Amino acid sequence: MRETTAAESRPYHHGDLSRALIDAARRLLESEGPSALSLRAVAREAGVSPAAPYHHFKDKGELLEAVATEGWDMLNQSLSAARKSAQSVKDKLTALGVAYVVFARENPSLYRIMYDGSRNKEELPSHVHMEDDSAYCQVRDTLVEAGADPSDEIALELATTAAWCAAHGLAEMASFKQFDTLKTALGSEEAFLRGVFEHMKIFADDHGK
Amino acid sequence: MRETTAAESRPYHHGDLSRALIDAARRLLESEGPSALSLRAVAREAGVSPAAPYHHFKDKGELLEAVATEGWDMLNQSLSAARKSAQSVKDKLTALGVAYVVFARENPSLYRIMYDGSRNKEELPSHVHMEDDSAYCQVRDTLVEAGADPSDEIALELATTAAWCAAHGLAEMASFKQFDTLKTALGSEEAFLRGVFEHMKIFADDHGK
DNA sequence: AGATGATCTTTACGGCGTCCAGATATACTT
DNA sequence: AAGTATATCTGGACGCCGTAAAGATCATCT
Repeated sequence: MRETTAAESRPYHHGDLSRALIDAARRLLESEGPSALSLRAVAREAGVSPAAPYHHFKDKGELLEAVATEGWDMLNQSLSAARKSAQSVKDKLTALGVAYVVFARENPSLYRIMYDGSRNKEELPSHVHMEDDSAYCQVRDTLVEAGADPSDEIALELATTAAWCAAHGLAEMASFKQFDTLKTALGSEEAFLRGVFEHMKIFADDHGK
Repeated sequence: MRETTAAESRPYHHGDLSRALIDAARRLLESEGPSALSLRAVAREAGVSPAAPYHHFKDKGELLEAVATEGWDMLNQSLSAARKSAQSVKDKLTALGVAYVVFARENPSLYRIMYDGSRNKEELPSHVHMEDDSAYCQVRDTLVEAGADPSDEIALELATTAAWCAAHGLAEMASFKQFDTLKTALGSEEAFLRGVFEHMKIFADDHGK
């Protein structure tokens, strides 16, 4: 039980196998897709035996969770950047939504792991919902900036949830080939995304009647 | 090559193994969840050898596709019923959305297979998008009934897509525990769903400013 | 009755997640 | 400096999995 030493962080044989395993997993994820992401393949990619990961992760799920956490961090950064670069206040929310979908489109395998990988399907990862500057909180804050009433907590939560659902739904749909004609008709994928977000008002609209 | 006989539909040994396999798969899906849905387990449940399914389905994916197809049919029926029972024209679209999410909540494993199971992740199943009375077409028709301009094809497609994304996003989120407090604050899960749909207009709203 | 061909079983292969028993190298104790 | 404990990695094993090939079985057609 040595807990007093200074150079605590550097492990023994490999250097930093946890890190290497996560990197190997992300490499495999990009090159071969989620279905090729077996624990054995990750170990192989990292150059260790199939059982080695078990000294750093309880099981495969825990490794995937670590990968997913990095994905959420990346997403938070993407949203943060989009938030800053948005021109008008009014456009900020849509910019956030577009950034969300673009992230999912550019990292489809990682995005899948972020929702699928955590073996606990009954709740979102805590850092999505709770921590400051989490993706969810950024959306909520942006809503307030855009004019939502921060004192009406329920309405604010509903609106944040609505934005989140819209972005997630679109993120999973946008890759389907069926929308290709629509994308070309509108000129670009981003135009398509913005168009969809604009039409989200359909649920509260009377369509000019 | 006997193709002339009348009693064509009834196979040889088992009676109707394809049917039995699909039923066994759906039984397993409900009782054990999607992760327990191995081809061997399905064969076991149906009382045949592990290789028997290969005379009726090319591989595991094709069996899952058959299961998914039944799911889409069920969903189409749910939407159709909701469409008829909606009170006002204005409420029809939201009723459709609620019915969609309720279906996904009541058949979570099946819903997952419907999107995950088909090994072609690049397009939706054809009967979702193309056939008459498919879920997608029902949404589009309802939009027209509610006042959308049917001559502006692009806007109509965008609105339909927006509705579909909203419902799918909410369907995947609604099961998360994080929203429990919101649901109880609003009195019921349906109130929560309607609340979220109402707030979808956020993307085109100035929030009273 | 005999041939045909679809259906099912048996057996087998490689890959998977995971556990366990050793080997090895590092850190702590004295 | 020596010795012990402990964290790390390897090799092998177990029972699953998806799938393929070869043989048995049985309804149908001639």
